[in-house]
Amino acid sequence: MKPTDEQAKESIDQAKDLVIESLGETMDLYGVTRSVGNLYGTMYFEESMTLDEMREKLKMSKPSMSTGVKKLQEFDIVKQSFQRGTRKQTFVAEKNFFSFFNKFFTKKWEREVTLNLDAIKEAQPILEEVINSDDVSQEIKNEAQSIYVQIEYSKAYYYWLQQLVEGIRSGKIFEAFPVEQNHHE
Amino acid sequence: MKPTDEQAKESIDQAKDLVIESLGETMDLYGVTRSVGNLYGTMYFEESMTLDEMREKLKMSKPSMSTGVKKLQEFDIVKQSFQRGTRKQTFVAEKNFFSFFNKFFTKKWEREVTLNLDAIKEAQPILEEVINSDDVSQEIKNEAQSIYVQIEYSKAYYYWLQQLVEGIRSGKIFEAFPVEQNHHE
DNA sequence: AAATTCGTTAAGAAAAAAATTAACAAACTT
DNA sequence: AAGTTTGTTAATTTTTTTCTTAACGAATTT
Repeated sequence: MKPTDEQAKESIDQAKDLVIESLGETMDLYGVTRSVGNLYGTMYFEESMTLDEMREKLKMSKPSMSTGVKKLQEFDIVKQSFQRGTRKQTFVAEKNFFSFFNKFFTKKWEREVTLNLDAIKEAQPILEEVINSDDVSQEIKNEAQSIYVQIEYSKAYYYWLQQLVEGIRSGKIFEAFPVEQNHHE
Repeated sequence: MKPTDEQAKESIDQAKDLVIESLGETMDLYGVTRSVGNLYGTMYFEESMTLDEMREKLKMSKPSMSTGVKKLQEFDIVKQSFQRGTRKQTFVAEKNFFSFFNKFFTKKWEREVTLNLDAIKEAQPILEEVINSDDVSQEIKNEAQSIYVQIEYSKAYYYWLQQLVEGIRSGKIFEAFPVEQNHHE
């Protein structure tokens, strides 16, 4: 290897680190720990990695890598790739950011929808009981009614969000917002 | 006030708390602290609130409310409402979840776009220098080239995300995904 | 079967985040 | 002007989270 190759390698690492760091900061924006974000960023530049390779690259303990990978698997942005020959497990990161967006946000949004619709479904009967009671003053009834209507109205948003999730999953969103291959600033 | 009114009030609070809690958990999903999420949920059911009213409701200190409100203001989902007569500041939460979605996510996504495009813009010249150098082995050059192409390709995603942000801001997204007023399960 | 490798769980330590009390500064009241 | 009220900042404490070391169990190799 040429003597300048070492320098070039360092430059490459430097370039990678810039991107890894911004990916880490991005994931931080969405509530993912910085070190888990950095792990994703690192994997973004590797075909596949074992836990030991991650530990090596990130200078962290193996259990940290194990839990970090697990988190990323929960988001569906890292998969275990079955590789024959070695006993070690290897993991592959989702490298297509459109897929990343799809998996990450639809999962969260779907959780939001069920979570809140369930809460509404539980809260409304309680309010109905107040509204329909004969022993409650009109003022209190009105208050209950007002809250009932407010949360009933909010359901439209959750249904919309569910539609959006489906539109992202199906690819319908790319009809409205096409991906431009050659973008000019 | 009727004797049963007290009971009714408790029921109303119970119903509210169910929704507040799910809103808090939702925001937790997106990296917002639980107590800040609960603050938003609480404000969601109030026309406007002063810091002291928040403190009262959430049984927390005033500085906590102050910083919590500040966080929510950063997300643009709480505004200070100028109310004459009182010296106290009053704050109003965004109650339309479509607006909430708009403000919360477009802000984050826009940050993601600039953050990563900036990193790419900084990383690519470093890689170019390696690629164009005469003193670097072909193998290393190829590696640099491969990374260059990978991050160049990823730009399409960020441009798309920017388009999505604009589509949400302009309301174009509601053409592709209309809001259904009367939704039937 | 004994020994090694690998991943995970458990327990403890370290670090980070969040909340509280105390102190302060600005604006207003008396 | 002296004294309140209000919101924020600073300092400290508390709590939570994250990371590491140690221990374990399963699978594999020798």
